[in-house]
Amino acid sequence: MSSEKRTKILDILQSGEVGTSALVKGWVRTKRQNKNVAFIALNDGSTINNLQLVADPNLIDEALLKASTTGACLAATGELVASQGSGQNVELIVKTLEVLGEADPEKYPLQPKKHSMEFLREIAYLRPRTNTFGAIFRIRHAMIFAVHNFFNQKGFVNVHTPIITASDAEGAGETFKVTTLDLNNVPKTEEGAVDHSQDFFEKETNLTVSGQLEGELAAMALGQIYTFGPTFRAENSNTTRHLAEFWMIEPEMAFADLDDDADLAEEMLQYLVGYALEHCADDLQFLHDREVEENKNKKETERPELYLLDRLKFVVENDFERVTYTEAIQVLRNSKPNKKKKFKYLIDEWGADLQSEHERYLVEKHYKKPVILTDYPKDIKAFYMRQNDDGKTVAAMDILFPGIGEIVGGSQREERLDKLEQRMDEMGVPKEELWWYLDTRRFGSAPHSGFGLGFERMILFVTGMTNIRDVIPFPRTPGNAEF
RNA sequence: UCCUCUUUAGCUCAGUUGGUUAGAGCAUCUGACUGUUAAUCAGAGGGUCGUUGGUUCGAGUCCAACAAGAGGAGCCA
Repeated sequence: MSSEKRTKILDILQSGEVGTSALVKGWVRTKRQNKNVAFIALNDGSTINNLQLVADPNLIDEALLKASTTGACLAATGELVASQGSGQNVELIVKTLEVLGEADPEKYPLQPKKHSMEFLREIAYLRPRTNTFGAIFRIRHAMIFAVHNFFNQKGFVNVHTPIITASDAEGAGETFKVTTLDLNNVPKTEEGAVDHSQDFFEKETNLTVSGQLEGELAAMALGQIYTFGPTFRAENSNTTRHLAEFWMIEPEMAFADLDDDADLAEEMLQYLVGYALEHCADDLQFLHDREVEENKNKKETERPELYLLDRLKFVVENDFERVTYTEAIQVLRNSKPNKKKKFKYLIDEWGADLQSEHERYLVEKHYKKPVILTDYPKDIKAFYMRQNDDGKTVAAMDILFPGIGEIVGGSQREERLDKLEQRMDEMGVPKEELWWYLDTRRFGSAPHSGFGLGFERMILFVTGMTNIRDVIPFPRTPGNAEF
């Protein structure tokens, strides 16, 4: 092998430069061959597009060409030339070929054909090699980068909140326990309870379900902060929008009310989508075309009103609809499906929690755009949300997206100690465990707001995928922790 | 966790009212072809019909349990 440095296929295709020699390395997508010429579509992950290798079977060792099957890894040198064929501008005339890693075609699971998402999920360790997942994971990266970019530009400080926590009082869901105790011989106290004083942290600990409370502490010093980290929920939920391990973005702003909070969330979502449109054009185009193709055989009524790229542009170009819970209840109560009793849960009284079907109706049928729902009844929201003057509602906001539902959940936080303690008492939240949280209301308390964005739900929207297990490399769900 | 559906070749699926040797397309292999684009054409190989039990002269087909997967619901991000 020469000491030449490899060139990424992205750079070759972008520059379009011909007449130079190059070394490329990548994985074979397809090979077509006859007596006089062999074509190998090579992909190295730098772009969704392949580089076409053109090899003369009379010049290149037959065994090497034979081993260049779908999935095999190759290194090839040669000259870049303008393509004679019509599918690409540049191609590589192969001078030397090296098979870095063979892939037995009888056993390699990926074939040059469409595979179902379910099948690819079973071989999650290989699916990044497909066009679809390559595109998804490049977009996922771009979105991670864009999140940091967005907050950095605005002067937010990134805070790493703990992954192992001792507070179990947030009520955000079932937790995974963290322990070094021997589960086959658990030490017990005299009362027969598990003796966590002998555990690693000498107290009961679990994986974080939210970085919000710690994020609030940081905001009370640094002003504007955000977290972006893994989050764990041991809920036995089996849906297309839940994972046991997922990534969450949680900004927190001092001196900000609910309107500021909604402004930030809307600006951020539009920035992220805009960033994808600008920087992931090839990958988005592929996913867009894929969606169009998939819907070709469907009835007109079952097809989406807008396809992926149009949905993304729509979100960037249009303001979100801001509606209070009370207004939404009015809309739902007077809606056709409610009057005709098509809803499984009919909307009758003010105070009812909104079900998926109601959120979908508001977003997909009534407003036909992202909706920011604000000022929910206090009884269906968390203890830390700021109580409104009406005594009935809290300064909460949920952002609902078409096809996904709740993508953002946030609120202005209750900064008044007496109100917060009163609410904790009412809802049975143990004040002793959260003494440090309450201290921020004792020492220099300030109005502040924040929200949580489910990163994978965002990726769902940006890629147009429909199952959250397909936008994270190795999904963790009940009964599944493979790879 | 609840409801509904699915499980037949490597993949995607068909398989009639229960009745000889279970089919197709793609993939794979072999051959043909002077530049292909998921190439094309011809041929070949490939199956414990998810598992266990039952009904029956006879089960891929009917029944039950279990398992895996999908969709919806709840919970939420």
